[in-house]
Order: sequence, then C-alpha cells, then structure tokens
Amino acid sequence: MKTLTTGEAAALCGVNFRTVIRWVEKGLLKAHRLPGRGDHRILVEDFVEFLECSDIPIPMNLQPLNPALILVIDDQIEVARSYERVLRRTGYTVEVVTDGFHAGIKLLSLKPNLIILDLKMPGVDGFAVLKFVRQEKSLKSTKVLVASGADESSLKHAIELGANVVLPKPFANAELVQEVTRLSPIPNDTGVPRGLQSRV
Amino acid sequence: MKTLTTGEAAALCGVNFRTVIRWVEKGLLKAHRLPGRGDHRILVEDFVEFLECSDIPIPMNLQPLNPALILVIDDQIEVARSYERVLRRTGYTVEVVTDGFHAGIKLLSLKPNLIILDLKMPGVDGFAVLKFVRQEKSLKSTKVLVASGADESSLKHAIELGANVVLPKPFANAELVQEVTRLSPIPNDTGVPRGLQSRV
DNA sequence: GCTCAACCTGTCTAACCTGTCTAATATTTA
DNA sequence: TAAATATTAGACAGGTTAGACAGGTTGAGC
Repeated sequence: MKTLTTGEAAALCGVNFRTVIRWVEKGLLKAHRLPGRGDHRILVEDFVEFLECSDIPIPMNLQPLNPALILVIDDQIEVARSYERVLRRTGYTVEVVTDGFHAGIKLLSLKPNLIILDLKMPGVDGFAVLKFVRQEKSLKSTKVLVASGADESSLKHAIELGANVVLPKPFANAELVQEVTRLSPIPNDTGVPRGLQSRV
Repeated sequence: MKTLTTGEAAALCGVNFRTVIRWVEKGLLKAHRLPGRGDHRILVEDFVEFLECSDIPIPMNLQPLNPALILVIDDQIEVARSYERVLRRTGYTVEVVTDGFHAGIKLLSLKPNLIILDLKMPGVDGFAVLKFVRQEKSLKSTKVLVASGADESSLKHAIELGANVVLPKPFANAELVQEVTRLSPIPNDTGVPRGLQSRV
C-alpha cells in the first residue's frame, strides 16, 4: 500500500505542501494521519483519483506503469533472447538491451518493474547498474534479478548492493520463471485498466 | 511537474495576467485548475508550445535544455577531464561520463545543451549515441560535437547522422572552446529577474 | 487620411485561496 | 543512537479570481 506525504503530493502536482494540507482539511482529498505528530499520508490511488476529478494532469511516475514490464540487460544477445522468449510466454512484456548506453536509456524511459541483469559484461558494469537503480528514487520499487555466471563473492556483493534475487548460471528456464513471478507477479486482470495483460 | 500561475506566465510573455486568463478561457492556452478558488496552472511545456505557435520569443529560463550544461562522453578519463577543465574555465557547467550506461542516464536526466562525443570507445558505440540523440524528441535541440581520432569516413558518417561539428583529434584547446561557444553560447547572466527580459 | 465598429487588453475591486515563514518535533537516514 | 531531513499549525503577506469598465488596437469602408 503506497502512500504519499504532503510534501510529495505537493511536488507531484506543483503546489505548496501547505495547500495540500488545506485540501485534506477541507475534505477534498482523502488522507489518514499518523499518531505521532499527525502527519498526513495519502494513498496513491486516492491522490490519483483526486487529480482525475480535478482535471489535474497525472505525472508520469504515478501513471500505472506496466506492471508486467521486464528489462533484460545482457550483452549476450542469444541469452537475452532466450530469457525474452520464456518470459513472453509467461505473459510478461520484455525489453532487451545488450549495451550499457541503451541500458541507461531504457531504464529511465521505461521504468521497468523488474530488471534481469548480468554482472560480467564487457562495456557495462553490472554493479554500477545495480548501484544506480538502488539510489534512483524513481526506480525505488524496481526489482533486480541478477543472473550471472560470476563467482560467489561477486554474487554476494550483488546481494549487498541490493539485488533482490541472485541466480547463478546456469539455471533452468523454470527457475527463472519461478523467481520472476515471485518478484513481480502478473496482476490478474480484475480492474486492471490496460488491455494487454488481461489477454495472457 | 513544473507549472506556472497566470501571473508568472503573464510576466514571462510581457502581458497582463488578465489576458493570460482570457487566452485560457478561449482555449488558446491549455491549463488546469486547482480545486480551491479555481486558480489556473499552466504546464511549462504547454506554455512553451503556445509561445511557439504564437511566434512569441521563448524566455531563456523556459528553454527545455540546461543552457550552459555540457556532457562529455569519452572513455579516456584524462581526455575528458582535460575538456572539462578548459570548458569550466570558459564558464560552462560540465559533466563527464566514461561509460555507456552513465552516458544514457545523464543524457536523459540532465538534458545537456551540448554533448562532446568520442566515436571509438570500447563499450560505447558513439554512433549509437548520436543516433539516439537525433531521434529523441526531448533532445531535439541538443548540439553534438564529435571529438574523435577516427578516420575520415567515420567522421563523415557522424556528420550524416547529425553531428553539428566534427573535430578530428588532436586539436588545440582554443579550437574546442571556439567551436563550443559557437554551438552553445553562454547566455549572458545579467541577473534579469525572470520574465522581465521580454518587457525590455 | 479619416471614421467607426469590433474586439482585445489593462485597470480596479472585494473576496479568499495560496505561498512563506516560524519553532517545535516527528520521521527517516546513516 | 545521533544527525539530518521532513512535517505540522498558525499567522501573515501576497497572489489570483470574476466582473465591470475604460483605453487602445485593428481593419474595413469611404
């Protein structure tokens, strides 16, 4: 259950936080309060509904991003394609990049829900990618699955840096699918506005 | 999400705020309203589009790109630092990246006004960067200066792909500064408060 | 060049919403 | 746990609104 503080909500719609508080006080915007100082917390869905009702444009990072979008970062194109095939069959939308530049571009422009990342790639430092994802606020909820043939200490390091799951190569397709669906379940299509994932 | 009030928009194009409101009411200028008193808020991008369509000059501080920001993409850190030093002295803000991943990240997050790009880098395809910049809408007016020791046909190819200037290595610092200032003149910071410059 | 109508823009008003500032303190981060 | 950051309420200053009216600009017709 994702919530916003008054400051965050204010920034998202370009007003002062004081104004957001007044909207809450007037009952225009639904919010609950924390026991301590009485901080307001606004459910994202309530905020979005408020924006919609008020005809205020909804910022990008609140748009319901494709919950089934996976970015595969692996310089070995055949390996990447293999992941792509398996995951597409499972119902995910998959995007593949094989170099660092496009990894950076797609990461920021797609805001994928999950990343499958190799560590040892010529030209891309998997650890650097991991570090970036973990420090970038707009990717806060992005999951990272490291799929690598690197040695154990590297894999351990990846975990320390914030990888959600590490799969040592080689692994079976079934393992990949299992971990991916655990990390990023495909939402069942009740009430999901987008059309594609409901076709599955 | 950056927005303008009617007063701010009015100051930016040198009219009375009442006039801005009338433009909005007539549908000439897109805006949304706050729930409280019905204050208008105008998205900067909508305002810029309106100015463009109306042939009204667009004030510096609304330009989408950071006016004096240069992104140096070169895997040789000493070379990149050397550019950085020279250009900083000239008055630019300079950001350096030495790998493709961060090139992608910084390109999208900083929207630099000018890129200094090497072509032959292990791990980064300079041509791919160039192609991307030229097809990405939000980087429409980004200038690209290719600084490379690549052979002549590569440099020619870079021009075909949309590079604004090609500097074959080696070149003198003075040459670099000259080309950069030509492509991306530093806006004179006369401390003019925002909006007033259009009133003369 | 002149007149006139049509229309756009600036000015003024009162009401009231929004932004700014403060000190205190809760929440988050290291 | 300590330090850094964020949030709160209240008071005040400043900005924004709609409507009405006046002044200015534009273009057509003579």
